[in-house]
Amino acid sequence: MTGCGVLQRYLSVGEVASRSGIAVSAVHFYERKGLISSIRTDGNQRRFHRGVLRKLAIIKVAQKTGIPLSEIGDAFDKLPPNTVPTAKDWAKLSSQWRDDLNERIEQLTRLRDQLGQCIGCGCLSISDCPLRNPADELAVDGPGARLLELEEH
Amino acid sequence: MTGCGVLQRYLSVGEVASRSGIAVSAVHFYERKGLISSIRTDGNQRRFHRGVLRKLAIIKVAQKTGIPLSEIGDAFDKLPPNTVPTAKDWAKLSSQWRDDLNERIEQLTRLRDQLGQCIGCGCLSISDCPLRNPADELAVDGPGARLLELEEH
DNA sequence: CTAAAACCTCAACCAATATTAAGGTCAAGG
DNA sequence: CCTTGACCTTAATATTGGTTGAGGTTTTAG
Repeated sequence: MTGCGVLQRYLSVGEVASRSGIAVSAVHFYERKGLISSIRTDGNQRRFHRGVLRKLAIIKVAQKTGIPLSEIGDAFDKLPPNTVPTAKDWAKLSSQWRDDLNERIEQLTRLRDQLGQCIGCGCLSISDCPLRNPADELAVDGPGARLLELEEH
Repeated sequence: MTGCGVLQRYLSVGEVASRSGIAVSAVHFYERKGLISSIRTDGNQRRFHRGVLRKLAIIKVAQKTGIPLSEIGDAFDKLPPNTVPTAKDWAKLSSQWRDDLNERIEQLTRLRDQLGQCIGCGCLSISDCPLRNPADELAVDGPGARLLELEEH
């Protein structure tokens, strides 16, 4: 076991990894990406403030919602520097991400409903199949709406 | 415009691309991955049966639900070979994928609800925060449940 | 004091999903 | 006929999110 200075105020990378359930290599990776930071001992080993655990927890949650690391990093960058994110900071992040999540859920739900309507009806080859122009975002990229083309002969 | 043989029975890669809204490079890519197939002209150019459009439409839909190409390929492999997927084939695929989609929607919904409960409550640092053991699947990988560790000092 | 465990850096690699470029061929219209 | 656009192949590049390995240093336990 690695002792970590007075009163366990700082954590080694191994401790961070085991407490967060995130691999050491991933912790290094997140640091390289600027999501977390550390100070160094005289021997050049990383020491993390305990607040890093909260950030890692937030990263995990955000990733589950499908948010890329770059966006998580952007959000962290807008937080007051050098401090543990507060409950208030968390509130801001989480409510933003909850909205993103909601949107994605709605998209997937629409898609699922359209799938449901199409199952067994053979409408994939019929001109008014909802899947011919699903979700949103297939959108405008040519003259006229972009449709999925499904007709036979 | 490239004429495509008698009665437009076959499509060139460019036609497939513009009708499906998928880049030529992606069509090539899908063919390399075995998701679609083509025959060749004397001059070694690809000619696609129109049924390829249906497959491409299915690929697009499946990708939206988050299904990787490899799985889409597996599903196609179980279809009767050398034919256009029928309505019945489609029914099978889509109902399977709808189930997957449902599961993912449920997971995301649980996560969203947990996020909602946590916003502004500061519970990220309180021991019974639902985010301390969210979704599912953080599951068993050590002795005792794996928790996100969020406590301060 | 010493040996093992933990740490360090840097570079290479993985997988998925493509896109882009280089260098060359084919086909259709004027 | 000849130019031009569409096509061909192969290889390199890109992005995201990491892991693995080599080669070397530090820390800690006994």
